[in-house]
Amino acid sequence: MATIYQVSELAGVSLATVSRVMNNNARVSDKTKEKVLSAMAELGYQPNAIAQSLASNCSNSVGVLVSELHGPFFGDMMSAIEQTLRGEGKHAIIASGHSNADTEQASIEFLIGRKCDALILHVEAVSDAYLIDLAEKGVSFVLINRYIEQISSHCICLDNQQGGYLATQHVLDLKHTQVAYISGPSWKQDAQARLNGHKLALQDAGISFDSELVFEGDYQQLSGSAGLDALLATDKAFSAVICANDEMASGVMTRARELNLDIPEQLSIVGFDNIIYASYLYPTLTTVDYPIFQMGKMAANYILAKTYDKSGLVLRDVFVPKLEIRKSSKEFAK
Amino acid sequence: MATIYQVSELAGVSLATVSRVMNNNARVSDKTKEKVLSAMAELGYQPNAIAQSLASNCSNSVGVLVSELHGPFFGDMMSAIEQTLRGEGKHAIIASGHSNADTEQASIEFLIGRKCDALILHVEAVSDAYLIDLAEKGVSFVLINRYIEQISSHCICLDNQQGGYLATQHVLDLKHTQVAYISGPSWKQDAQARLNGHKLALQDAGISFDSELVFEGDYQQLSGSAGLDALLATDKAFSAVICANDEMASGVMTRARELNLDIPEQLSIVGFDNIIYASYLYPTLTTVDYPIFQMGKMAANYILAKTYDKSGLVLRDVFVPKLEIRKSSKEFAK
DNA sequence: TTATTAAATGTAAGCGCTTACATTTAAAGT
DNA sequence: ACTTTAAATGTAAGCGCTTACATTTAATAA
Repeated sequence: MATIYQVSELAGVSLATVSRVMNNNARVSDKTKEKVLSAMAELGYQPNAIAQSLASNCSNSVGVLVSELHGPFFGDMMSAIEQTLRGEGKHAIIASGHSNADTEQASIEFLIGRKCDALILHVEAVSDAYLIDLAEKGVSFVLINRYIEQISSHCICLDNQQGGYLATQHVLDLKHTQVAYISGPSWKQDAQARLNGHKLALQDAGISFDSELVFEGDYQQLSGSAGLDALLATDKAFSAVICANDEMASGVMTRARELNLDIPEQLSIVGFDNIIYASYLYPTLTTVDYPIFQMGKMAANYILAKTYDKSGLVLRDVFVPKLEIRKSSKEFAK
Repeated sequence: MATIYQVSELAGVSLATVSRVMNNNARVSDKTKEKVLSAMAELGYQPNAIAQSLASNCSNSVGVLVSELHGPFFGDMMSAIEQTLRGEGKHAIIASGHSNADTEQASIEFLIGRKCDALILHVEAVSDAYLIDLAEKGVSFVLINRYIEQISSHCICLDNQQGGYLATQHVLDLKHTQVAYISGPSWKQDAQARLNGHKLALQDAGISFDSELVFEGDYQQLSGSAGLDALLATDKAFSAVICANDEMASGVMTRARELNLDIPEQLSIVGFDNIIYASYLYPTLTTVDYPIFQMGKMAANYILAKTYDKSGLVLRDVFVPKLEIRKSSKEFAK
C-alpha cells in the first residue's frame, strides 16, 4: 500500500503539499496539483483512514446504538443513516443496548472508546441524568424517540401523543364509543405519550376514560393476545381496541381469530408504527405511521451539520405521525 | 483524556511498561502491574483506539456489507454478528450494496479503505472473479449465502437446494401432485438452488416437472400476488404453491384471499426463510427455516478465528435448512 | 530596479500508541 | 563472591498522516 510519502516523492513535492491536495483545504497551484494527482493515480494511492484520524483527531465514524438490531425499526433507521452518512464519506459503527440500562451505558462507552465523532442513540433504559451528563461532557449525540427537556436540542422525536390521539380519534370518528387500549410498558416514554394521546382524544370527545379498558403489554406480539384475553375478561364491552404498536395489534388479531371474533365487523383494531408487515396482515392493519426513515435521515443530518459543520441542511426535530387507514377498522355497527 | 504518557508518569514507569500491562502480552512484575493499574484507574485512562490501530496495524473493526439494511434478514444477521464481535472487543462497520454490482464494489472498497481487518459479505451482484481476486489480494473476508468453488473456504452457506427439496417434498407427502413454484430472480444463486431442489423433489417422486408451473418473481411480496395470477392464468391445475421466500408467499396469500381461494383448503402454500412475520400471517405460514442468526454468528466466528487468531472455535460452513410446518399447508383433499 | 506583500511550498513536530532492541535487575549456578 | 542466564524494564524508532510555522517564489507597488 502506497503512503503519502511515496506519492510526494514521485510527484517531487513535500508531504504537506500532497496532504493539501488531498484535503483540498489550502491553495496549491494547478501545476503541482496536477503532478500530485497523477502520482496518486499511478501508485493507486489510498489515504490511510486510521492515520488521518489520529492526526486530525476526527474518526469520521458515528456510533449508532439501538435497542434491538432485529425488530422492524432498526432496518429502516439504519438504512437511512447509512445512506446519509455514506454520502459524506462517514461511516456507521453499530451496537445494541437491549433496553437495559447497564448494556446501554456499556455500549455508549464502547462507542466513545472507539472514538466515534458523534452518536445516534435510540436508548430507553439509561437515565435522563446520564444523558444530560454526557451532553455536558461534550459528547456529541442525537437522541431518537426520546425527549429530555434540558437537552432538547439533541432530541429527534415523533409526537407520540399526537399519534395516540389520532388512533383513538379515528375509531371515535367511526362511531365507536367503547374503546380499549393495549399499552406499551409504562416506564417507556413513548408508551406513556401514546396512552396520553388516547386519553386526550377520549376527553375531547366527551367520553370518560376507564382504566379497566387499558392493558399494559410489553410491545411484543404475545402481549397483544394476552391483552385481548384480559380485556375480554373484564366483561366491559368494547368495539375497538387501540394497540400501542403493530406487533401487539398482530397478536390481538391472531387471538381474535381464535375466538371467532370477526375483524373489523365485531372488533376494530388500530396499531401504531406502520411496520412493513402491517399491510401483510389479514385484514390489513389500520395504523399510525412512524416516519422512522425520515427520522433516521434527520438524525444523520443533525450530526452532519453539528459535528461535521456541513451547511445547507434543513433540520427538524419533531415529526408528526399520520394515520394510515386500512381494513382492520370499520364503522361501529349495531 | 489521559494518555499513556500520563499514566506512565504517574506510575513511575516507562511507556512500554504501561503498554505491556494493557496488552498483557509480556511479563511485568506484579508489583509494577499493580502500580500501573492504579494509575490508570486514578486517571480514568482509556486507551485511544485509533492510535492503537495505527501502531499495531489492526483496526479491530470488521466491515459488514449486506444487500439491504431493511428487510427481514439483516436484523438477525447483524444482531448475531454484533453480539459475537462485541464479546471480543471488535466492532462492526456497516454498508449496503443494494444488489447492484457497482454499489457492492464501491462498498467493499469503502470498507477496505476504512481499514477493516476483515469483511463479512452478503453480496449478490458482484462477480465471482472479483471476489476471487479479492481473496488473492489477501483481503480477509467471508461470504454469506454464496458459494464459489475456488474460494470455498470463505463461504458460509445454507443448503438452499435441500431447502427447496424439503418444501416440495412436504407438499408431496401431503398427497399434492400438482405443485406450482414461484421462484426468485433466476440470476441469484440461491434462487437457482431452491428451484433445483424443487425439481429434484418432483423427480424423486416421479412427477414430471412442468415449466409452465413456475413463475419467476423478484422476492418481493407483490411478485407473489402477480405470480399467483400468472399461474392461475395458465389454466394448469395446481393445489399447492411453493414460494422461494416468505414475502412472496405473503403476496400469494393476500391475492388468494381476494380471489376467495381458501388456504389451505383449496391451496397449500409453503414459503422459505421463516422470517419472523411468517407466524403472524393468516394462516400461519409453513416455511423452510433459514438459520440466519447462527450463520451470522458463524461468520463472525470465522473471522475471529482466521483474522484474529482466536482459538477454540468450532467452525462450520454449510448449514441445513429445516421445515417449519404451520397452518398454510394441508393434505390434498378431493 | 528594489522593497513590499501575497501565494505556494517546505520543514518538522506532533497525534498516542506498539515493539525491536538495549539495558538494568534479580535469581541461580559454581 | 563472581559468572551466567533469565526476567523486568527502559529507550527510541516508527505507524501515516495533519498543520503551525518557516521559507521560497512570484506578483505588485513605488
